[in-house]
Amino acid sequence: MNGMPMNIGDTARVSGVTAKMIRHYEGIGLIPKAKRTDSGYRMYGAIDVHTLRFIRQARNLGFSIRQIEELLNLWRNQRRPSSKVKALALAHIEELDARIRELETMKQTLQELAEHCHGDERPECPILDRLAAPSPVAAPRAARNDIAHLQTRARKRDSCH
Amino acid sequence: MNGMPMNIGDTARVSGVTAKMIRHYEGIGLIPKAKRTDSGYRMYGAIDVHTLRFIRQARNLGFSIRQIEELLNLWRNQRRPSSKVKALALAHIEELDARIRELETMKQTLQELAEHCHGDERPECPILDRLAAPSPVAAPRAARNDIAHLQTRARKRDSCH
DNA sequence: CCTTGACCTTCCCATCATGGGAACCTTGAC
DNA sequence: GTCAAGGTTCCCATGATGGGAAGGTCAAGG
Repeated sequence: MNGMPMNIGDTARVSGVTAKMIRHYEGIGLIPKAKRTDSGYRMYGAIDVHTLRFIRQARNLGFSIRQIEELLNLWRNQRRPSSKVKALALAHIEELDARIRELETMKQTLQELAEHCHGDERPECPILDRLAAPSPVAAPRAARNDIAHLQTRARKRDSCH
Repeated sequence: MNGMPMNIGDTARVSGVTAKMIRHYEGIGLIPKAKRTDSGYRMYGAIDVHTLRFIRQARNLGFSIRQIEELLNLWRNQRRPSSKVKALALAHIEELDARIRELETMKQTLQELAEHCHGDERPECPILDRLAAPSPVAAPRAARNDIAHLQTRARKRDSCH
């Protein structure tokens, strides 16, 4: 915890963000371009580590990179109104909730089907019957709120060490 | 609903799977290569439509393409044991559940933070404080069950017409 | 017969966040 | 000097899907 700049590997270790992702975040402009040593190695200090931790924890709460960009701006802005942060959070809770409801519906349907399936050597199966059943056809959805980023989670997680 | 083969556009309309995705499914081998007219147009019959509907409904339940491949094989196999179908379904329910729990955790955390945020013009904000707080660093996770496909949903949905 | 518009074809690129790996350079310890 | 462990850039892959370009086909109407 001294003031000496670290290389990207150490920064990754202490921030919990992989070196790969640190370079990526720099590439997409989420974090400023790192200073370099004479030989081209990236150098990071305590502030950078702090920012990366912030990013990691926001990701862990399911925020997208775009949302994190806004959160970072608010974080760095001393004159931010906390209402803006809260609005972002509440909007994200809504997204999470929509996604949860969607998954719950799938789970519910599948559970009902599975309950009625004998699960033995016989071929009869209400699950397959349901999948094969005719059903109303998809209508083109125009406006749909994009929450694609809620997918990419379910990979890494924090843990003590 | 006669026996005449349809082109890909009509097939898309009656099956609820976009022409784009039908070609894609053919490309990755999920469905057999369609017969063609002399001029190269793909032709589809009732069986193909049935298969595509099956795929669409399995996708709507959150199954991945790989899982659907297995479901299709079981569906087509007259001597399948329903136990295999049920096992697939139960495994998928587990995945859904894991994902739901993960999202619930995020939502819960965010809700608690949001409750303590005044949400006014003042800059103080427990949400940002939490994101900026030091925390245990991610340890490299070796074995993690891949359920990445549970992400890509939340796009289209069926609806009556 | 020719035009027009609505279809079809293939091919490439983008999404979102992340990982893998190649080819090559740097650093520090022995 | 050598060697291992780092760093660098660049390209490719994931999963399911959409967008769009460039070009061929078809059916209806003039």
